[in-house]
Amino acid sequence: MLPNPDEKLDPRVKRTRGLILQSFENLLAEKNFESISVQDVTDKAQINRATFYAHFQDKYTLLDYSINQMFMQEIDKRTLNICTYNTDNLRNLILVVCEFLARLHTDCVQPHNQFESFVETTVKKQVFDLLSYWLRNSKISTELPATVATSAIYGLASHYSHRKKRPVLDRFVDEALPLVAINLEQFA
Amino acid sequence: MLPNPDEKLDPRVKRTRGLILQSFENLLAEKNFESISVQDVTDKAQINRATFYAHFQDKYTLLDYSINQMFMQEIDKRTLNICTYNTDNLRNLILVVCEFLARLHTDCVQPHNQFESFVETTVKKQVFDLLSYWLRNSKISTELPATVATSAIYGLASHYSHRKKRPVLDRFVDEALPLVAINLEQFA
DNA sequence: TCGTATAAACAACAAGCGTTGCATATCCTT
DNA sequence: AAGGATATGCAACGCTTGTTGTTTATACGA
Repeated sequence: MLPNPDEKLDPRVKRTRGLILQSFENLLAEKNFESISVQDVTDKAQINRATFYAHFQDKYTLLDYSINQMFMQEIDKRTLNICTYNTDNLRNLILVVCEFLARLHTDCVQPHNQFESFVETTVKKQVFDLLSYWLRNSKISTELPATVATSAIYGLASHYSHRKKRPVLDRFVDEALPLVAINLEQFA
Repeated sequence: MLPNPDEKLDPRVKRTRGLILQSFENLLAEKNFESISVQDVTDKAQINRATFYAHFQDKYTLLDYSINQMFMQEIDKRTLNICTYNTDNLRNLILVVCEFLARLHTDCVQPHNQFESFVETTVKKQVFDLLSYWLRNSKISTELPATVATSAIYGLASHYSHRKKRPVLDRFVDEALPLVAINLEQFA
């Protein structure tokens, strides 16, 4: 829906979207997503409320966009988007998702129902696309294995990020990896 | 939060909640969850809007409660809640979740973002609790396997229910089962 | 540099939300 | 059957939402 932010865009648009994003992410550190109103966002961004609606359908679309951006950055940072399937890459992927969710839980105030649900949908979409890309040359169908692996990765990462006392991440991923990898070994 | 509806309750409460539930479920067959307002629900239920808020925090809480009720019924119907872990029961569980989501997609108009997210959270909670119950006597930790299995089951069922042309359910479950069972075999 | 296109600001709108205080109806207990 | 307790009806509140029409400011091509 929203194009790559680096594209050539009217500088006014770029500025406004930047302000909205920044304002929103700052607000997430202060209060529940549920209790953030569009008014809050536009106040802090110092733009008019009507202008917000010229860029995003509602605050859920904004959350979606924001999460997508943040998660994609993490994927890019580890160049996971330009490789193929092997156990090491899978391990790194699990690690990224765990770290990402853990950071959300640390940085954002009370990630509650709606917030978590939206994050889940968004992140799983990206993980699934990535896995499908990794397995793109397989002779056999990757649909179900990729589906299961995606769900498992997210489920494990979510579980990890909700722990009161989180174990060392590397240790946790060692435990988690085989549970995910077992259905993908045929593609290694 | 809300107690068992069969409990001894003030008949007025029972009646009101029944009317709300029924009105809501009828509305879901007519329009998007997103576009159903509390007003809509109370109009059709013929109760006052303020009364609604005496029973549910908001329409999301109502959805949550409704889904919980419906799904629990399916579980009860197949007496999956009074058994232990084996492959047959697991197969039935997968089947129930697939059927349940497929029915939601058939009966409800346009199950969109918010709706789906809420269903996911609610159903996964119940599946996880059920699996944990099945594995309750295990010597080793069931946390991660149950987490992975729960996610996998839901992911597969969601995948199934989104297919344009759904394959025969039994056939699909045959394909899906081993992907879930493999991490639970140690408990059989 | 001028003119047009387009974004942003502003103001107002109907609608929904969640809450309140109070009156009325229904309940349960004794 | 009478009492107090509690659920519901009703009306109004301040607030947020998403939208619209108009004006002002900024960008960009000719």
